[in-house]
Amino acid sequence: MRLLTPPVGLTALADTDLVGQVARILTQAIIQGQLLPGAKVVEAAIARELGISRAPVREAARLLEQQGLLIANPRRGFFVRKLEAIDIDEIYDLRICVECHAGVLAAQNLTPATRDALRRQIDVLNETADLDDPARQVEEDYKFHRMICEIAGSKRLLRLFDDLASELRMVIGLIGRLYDDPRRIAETHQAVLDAIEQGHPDVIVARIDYHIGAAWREVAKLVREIPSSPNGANT
Amino acid sequence: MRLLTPPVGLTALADTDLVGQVARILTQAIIQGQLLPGAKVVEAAIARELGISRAPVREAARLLEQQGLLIANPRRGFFVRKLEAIDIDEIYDLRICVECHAGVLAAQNLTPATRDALRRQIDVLNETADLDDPARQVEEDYKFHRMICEIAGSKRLLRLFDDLASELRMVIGLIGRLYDDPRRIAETHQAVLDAIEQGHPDVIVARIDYHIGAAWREVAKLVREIPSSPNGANT
DNA sequence: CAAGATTAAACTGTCGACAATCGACGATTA
DNA sequence: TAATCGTCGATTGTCGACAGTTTAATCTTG
Repeated sequence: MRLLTPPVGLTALADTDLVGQVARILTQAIIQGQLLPGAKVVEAAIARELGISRAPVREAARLLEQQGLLIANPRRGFFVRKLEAIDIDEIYDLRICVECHAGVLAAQNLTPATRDALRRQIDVLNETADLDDPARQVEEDYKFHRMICEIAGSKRLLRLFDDLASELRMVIGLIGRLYDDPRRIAETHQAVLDAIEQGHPDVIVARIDYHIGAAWREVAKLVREIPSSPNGANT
Repeated sequence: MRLLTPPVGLTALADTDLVGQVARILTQAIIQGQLLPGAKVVEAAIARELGISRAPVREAARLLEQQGLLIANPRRGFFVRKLEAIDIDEIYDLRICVECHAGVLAAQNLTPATRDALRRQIDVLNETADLDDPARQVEEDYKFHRMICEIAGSKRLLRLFDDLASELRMVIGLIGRLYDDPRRIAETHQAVLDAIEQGHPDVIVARIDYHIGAAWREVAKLVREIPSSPNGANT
């Protein structure tokens, strides 16, 4: 083993992974609303803008397709997925199913270190609740939920969460404002953490179910106010 | 609306999807054991064999990568995923979580038609139980579980099931023989269907949990007998 | 003879090119 | 006038090629 090229603190920047980079860039563009739902993703345009050829762009698009952010329309190109009300319902329904399970697993695996990490994240949530910064609030909320899935210890479960979260952020970003009172969100988070620390599966499931269910109802209400047209339409 | 150009009976024919075809072929090759876990997937070789260029092969490989059947090793190519014991555990754990939920949803959506379809599938399972054809048995078992997810009515849930099933079939095919007595499998299937028809969520969850859990323990035992080396290794 | 250095072959990542196809717009016709 | 048909530009699907890297095979050397 060579000690040169120290592996320590290696800021993962495999600059050799063009496809991954493009995928990340496209994902960000979609989540942040630069690529609106229904918009056509012109390969040549993306490639030109990034100063690369179309091949890596196409491969990245395939990744996002499998991930549900894009839909491939043969001979017509890739389009940014349009989320209908039914999609929101599906995503939240699965989220509840998966995150409840993650909560139970996390309780089993909980260590002092991971417990403290969760507590700290709740503190952060409480602090950001006073900031009137919806984007930040959503971000920290997302982190808390993700931590639970991380602690659960299943790679597949975590990836599933990430996929669902990506899809959700499309609409959350679109809604723009927060979907509930920041303080109340923080409170239900605390309830979830308490349940995990106590370790009773039924209570954990009930709390997470309630917490996510509340968000579901809010988002569903807001989304239904926005009209929607079938997928694959132009611009 | 015009009555001319009747849209009736038009059989859509979008077989122009080369990438999708390649993805299916590769998936089959992996499931059927022509591509063994750990094997290197040489783009040029696949392309030559299929009489096409490398571009569609690469895009198909990206799909399978996101799906978990292949892993991409930058600058070194794609390899068939090697499933460790921990992977089996993760998959079955998620399966239980997801399929229990699917069962509850299916019970809510159950119609006479879908109920009969499930019953017929159980009949098929009973028939194939006497045939001593493990591959067929696994296939019909898979169909039964998939039907429940279909009836549940969530596209994402169904896709998740398909992804997990693809991964599992890699090992099932590898094990070769069936992991339990066909008759007993058929019996627990009947128990699951009964519960769904009755509609009590708790009972449904308990039965599905038990049914899949039994398979889990069997497969886990068999898999742990097979040694395994880390991913990305040669051949 | 074994371990390291060197060279050759094979493979990946990326690119530019070309034919096939799609969508839009305008011409044609009843 | 309204619907259909044909044309044209834009875009996708696929290909072959080339540079850089990895893998293997061969050679060197203590």
